[in-house]
Amino acid sequence: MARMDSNGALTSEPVSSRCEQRLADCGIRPTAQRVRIASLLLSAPQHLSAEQILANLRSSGARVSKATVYNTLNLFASHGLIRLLSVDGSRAWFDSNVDAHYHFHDTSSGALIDVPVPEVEFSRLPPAPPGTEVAGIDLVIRLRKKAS
Amino acid sequence: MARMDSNGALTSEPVSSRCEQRLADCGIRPTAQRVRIASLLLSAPQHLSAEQILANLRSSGARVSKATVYNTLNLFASHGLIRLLSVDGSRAWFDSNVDAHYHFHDTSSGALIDVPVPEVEFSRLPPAPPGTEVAGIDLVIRLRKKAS
DNA sequence: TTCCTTGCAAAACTTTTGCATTAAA
DNA sequence: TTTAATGCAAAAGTTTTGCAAGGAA
Repeated sequence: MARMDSNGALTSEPVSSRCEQRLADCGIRPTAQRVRIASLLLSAPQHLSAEQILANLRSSGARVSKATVYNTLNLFASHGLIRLLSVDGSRAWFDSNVDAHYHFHDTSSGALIDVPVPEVEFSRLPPAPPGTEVAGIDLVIRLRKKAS
Repeated sequence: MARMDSNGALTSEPVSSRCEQRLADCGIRPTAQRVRIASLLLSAPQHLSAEQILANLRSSGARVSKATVYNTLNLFASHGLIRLLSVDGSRAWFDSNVDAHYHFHDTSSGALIDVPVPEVEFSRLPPAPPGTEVAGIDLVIRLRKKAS
């Protein structure tokens, strides 16, 4: 089961309609650009930069502007569809996995690797300061090439 | 015991000479600008942005350029005198505390608060991937205003 | 003299914004 | 038709760089 979507790309129906559904569930109007960005990013657990997403969409023939990519990613992040990571200062990374998890960051290659929750256990955490509560825990285990 | 330093500012000798010593220990030539930046940043455990450091130095009468502030902060960081933090994507924060510790990040005020090592205990951590070793652990506990 | 550091301005980069145009309901 | 989304270019903000001038050894 396949058909032409509104941009002329051959798409398998389940993927894009699953994305449209997720957008609709968030009250986000599923425009062509948004569905394409969602289909790309949400197809697997991954970390992409805005520039990577823009390049990928354009190389597959889509007509998208940089502003729309940024607007869309911020929109998705504010609705909890994706997660914005600040792991190095250079740029933002958008994580399609919004379930709780942590990261390895290889400082020599720049690679980001997921660390599932069960692989980390906290036996002690400090209480949140008065008037605040914990909104989330960002754990980045920085890696370097082994010396030995 | 006080004297005029090379920029005409009244400085207590122990502070600047302690900084000069720390720079010398790292093989960093203790120029006037570097000593001023070190004196400001290393006087207490704190988190400052490049712009804050530039503004502070200039308001106290120092002649420093933005480029020198950035060059100096990167130099200090590469020698382990300070630590560069990527906590929100907006800008870099320079932490004068290079001992192992973690952070609270209040997402409403932007405040950054130190969390001492003993307040966090890991009962389980994943092994570093083959060929790599752990260079450090960045833990940021994100805070929001308490709802109740 | 020789090498390193600084200041200034410009460049490089990432991200946001204003506004006219286009698409969606 | 009415509202919202898009594209483009320009703006904004942070950080880096090139190069001439200044300072230390």
